[in-house]
Amino acid sequence: MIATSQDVADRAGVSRSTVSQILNGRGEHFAPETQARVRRAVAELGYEPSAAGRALAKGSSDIVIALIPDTTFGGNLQDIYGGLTDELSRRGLTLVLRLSTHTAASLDRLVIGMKPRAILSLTPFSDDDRQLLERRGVEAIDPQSASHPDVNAEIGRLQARHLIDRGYRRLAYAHLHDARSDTFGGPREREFADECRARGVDAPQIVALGINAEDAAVALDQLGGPGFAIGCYNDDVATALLHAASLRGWRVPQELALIGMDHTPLSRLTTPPLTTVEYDTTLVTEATVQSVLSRLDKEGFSAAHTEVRLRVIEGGTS
Amino acid sequence: MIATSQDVADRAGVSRSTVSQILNGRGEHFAPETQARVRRAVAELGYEPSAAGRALAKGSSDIVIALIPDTTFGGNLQDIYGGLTDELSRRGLTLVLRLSTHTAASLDRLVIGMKPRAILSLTPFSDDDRQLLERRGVEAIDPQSASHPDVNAEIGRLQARHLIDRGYRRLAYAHLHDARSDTFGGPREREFADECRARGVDAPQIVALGINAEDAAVALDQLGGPGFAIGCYNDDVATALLHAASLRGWRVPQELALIGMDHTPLSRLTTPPLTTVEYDTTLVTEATVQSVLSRLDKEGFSAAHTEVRLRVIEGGTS
DNA sequence: AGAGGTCATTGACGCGCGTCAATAGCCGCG
DNA sequence: CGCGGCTATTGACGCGCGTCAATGACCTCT
Repeated sequence: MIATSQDVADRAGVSRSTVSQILNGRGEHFAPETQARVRRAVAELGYEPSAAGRALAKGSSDIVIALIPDTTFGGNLQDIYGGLTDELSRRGLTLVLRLSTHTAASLDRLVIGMKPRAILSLTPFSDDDRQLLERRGVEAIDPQSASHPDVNAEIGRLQARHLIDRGYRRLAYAHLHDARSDTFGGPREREFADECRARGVDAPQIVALGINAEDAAVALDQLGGPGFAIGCYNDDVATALLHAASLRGWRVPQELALIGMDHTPLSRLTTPPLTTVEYDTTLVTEATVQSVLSRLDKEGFSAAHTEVRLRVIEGGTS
Repeated sequence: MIATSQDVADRAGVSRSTVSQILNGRGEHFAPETQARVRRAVAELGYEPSAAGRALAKGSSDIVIALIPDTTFGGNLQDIYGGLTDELSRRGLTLVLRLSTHTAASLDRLVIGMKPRAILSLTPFSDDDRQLLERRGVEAIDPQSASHPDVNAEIGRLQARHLIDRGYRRLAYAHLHDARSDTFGGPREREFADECRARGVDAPQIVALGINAEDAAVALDQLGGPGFAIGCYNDDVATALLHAASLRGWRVPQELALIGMDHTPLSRLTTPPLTTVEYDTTLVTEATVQSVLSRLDKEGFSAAHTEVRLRVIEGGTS
């Protein structure tokens, strides 16, 4: 019912070992005609090696696990992982997504069980996790260890730069209140603040809110009055603040400027549409693929240092 | 470095076979003290069986793959899969997410490679896929085969019922334009229309739009003028239509009524806030877990017929 | 005391595959 | 004719585990 390498061998009239070697790169030692016969048999039988068998023999599978943070997974993130799935599959790796479960124990179970080739996370691993993964012999790939620069840092920096260039001097940064969803808040805020410092602007005030009218109102209260320009964790945060400002009668952008992040479709439908930051997901995908491959193939991939291209989308909120 | 069942056996002073049986339910035949020794050794070594070995020996792994449709994956869907991950892991199954890749071939590769115990989809499998999966001996679980009723049918019905109860008589249904994202559009529209028929209301007009101002404007044009009540595929669609209506000066809900779906945080921040439909994701999770277990454990789980609870959230658009 | 019977435990096998060391065939050179 | 040196191919082993027939120990009943 389901073809094994033995079936392929029989059909091609060679030994199973021959099949295995030809399919695993050791093919150069074999007569061209033999290779052809084997490949033909593979095609005819629709043979696909069993991951279990491979994993057992090699000690690790061809599976790459991406840990999905508890952030809203949609839009851009989904595009990135979609691209990653395709690209890695083109290289014989199977990308699989796993919603992160917060407990180190279950991470351990997952890793031991599936023996993934690598484990991918968009947020830095804790020291515990990193240690755990190393002990299990799994490549742990996170933004810090990746060869490409951290996108999130760039985002915070760009938001601040834009606002300052526009002439705003009283800045603030707005996190998502729920720390689990504010996955990238740390680095973004840090670089946002750093850019302020570099440009001689007062350190930003920091607020945090959930995506609802009450939280947004409270956040505005904390600022103490109009006159701020706020870098927002994402477009949803910006939308909430925009809503609250509108209820309060603050004029946007004159009395409250906002810059979001993500360029979601809905960010075009607010009044006024949001000023926000867009990024090219294909580049992030590429960069991540590079990171993964360079860590797996010992031969040190060229790590083409793909740059992540960010772009400010001018809206009416800045 | 990484404990195997042999290590456990050595430490407990028994044979590997004993360990294997005790850990796999055949434990009743063993002396209580032996069981205790084995379990202690397992704990001390942090032993976790290798999925590869298991899969090889048993012919299928403990992995359940959920195919993620190309819809926006966030909010509710994410909650559902998060719950599913936890619940299944409690039952010894590892849920893993896979962005759907549209090509039957790659599905095949995935299935042959990982030998999943079951494969889960929120959208019905095509006949080809179903046939493929059956041939590979994988349980294919989709809404049609699930033991619980189809949520999407209920959603369409509820939207129509709400609008009709409110006195609206000229109804329309608004799909997402991109068929890939309009994953559940089919059943929802069907039941929406069916409810109209049952209530003696004219069949709804059908439109489709992307989440942007232009598409929404075109959709309004297609309706031919104000006076409609629209059941929307989701809150984003409703938001787009609300935006377009507002630009056009149509009064909501007097001249255009809307009911969305999902009860997203952003749906509370439109002006007026959307009337929408909320559902209890924990119930969906439960129902799905039941479906999965009843298909895997031959012993026909009681299939507790958990009902999916939907609730209309009154906003200002109906 | 021996036959029969339980209960606790083990040994051996195979799942599908990757990896060498080992073999067989061949040619050229001395 | 024999030997070394190729190249093409194969055999045997082990990865970690589940399964089941088989073993051994012990007890009861005749």
